[in-house]
Amino acid sequence: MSVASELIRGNTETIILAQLMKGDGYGYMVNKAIFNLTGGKFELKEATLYTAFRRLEDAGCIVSYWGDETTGARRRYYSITDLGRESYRLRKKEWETAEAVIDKLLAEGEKGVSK
Amino acid sequence: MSVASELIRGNTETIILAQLMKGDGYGYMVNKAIFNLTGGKFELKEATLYTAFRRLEDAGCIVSYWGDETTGARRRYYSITDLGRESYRLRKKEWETAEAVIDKLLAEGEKGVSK
DNA sequence: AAGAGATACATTGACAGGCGAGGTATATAC
DNA sequence: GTATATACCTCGCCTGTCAATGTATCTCTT
Repeated sequence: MSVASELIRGNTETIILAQLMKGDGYGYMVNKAIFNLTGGKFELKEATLYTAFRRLEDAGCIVSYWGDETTGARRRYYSITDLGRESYRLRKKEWETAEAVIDKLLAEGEKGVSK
Repeated sequence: MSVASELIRGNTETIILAQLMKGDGYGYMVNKAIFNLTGGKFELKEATLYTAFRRLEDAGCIVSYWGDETTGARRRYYSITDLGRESYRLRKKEWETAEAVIDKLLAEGEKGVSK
């Protein structure tokens, strides 16, 4: 089953930060990594990807620099900042809280009606 | 920690359906049930609640009828349909898929950089 | 009797994130 | 030469959320 992007909403920035926690990367690469990690079940749309990078940079969570490619298309690399690392930790905790709450609420439907 | 409603987005209808799986209910009551179940960590805003009921009814997932209260404010009761039950099952599965994917992607950030 | 607070429903307009569609440019393979 | 992959970017629409506002009823306190 592929992933409903409705349900990913609000997590895209955290997902990107998680990738950058492992080291610098550029947009296209980050998205391919996500695609591969999920076995093709999910990938960010380009418009979503690049606007998320913009927001993260505006917020000071990441900084960017152009790669020195002598061949092929230019690449804009991103590096996570201390603020970004802190933000990643916080967002991950928030996700875990939300996850537990949703799990609990959706499980209510399994109780059925006793009559 | 309270729940970031950003992260609930896309699950409100499923949460409502889960409540109605247990039996008919009206808006205000459903929301109070959610509030109590989560220990006050989460409740739907009224505008969100009622627009979600509208969407569910338009989609044929629920049907509504006015209660016969002889006292107090009028209540609009909702009843889940077969389509609604089917929809609940599907949405729950979609949630579980999304949950696993997000868990995996966010865990990536724990790998750190090896240098 | 007046006022506050809880119950209960509903609508409007604004906002934010996601995304389809379109664009630019380089390199490789056939 | 043209198709495919890489790599970036922006505009405008869509959808779900929500603050604000409105209606009406009941109960409790003063």
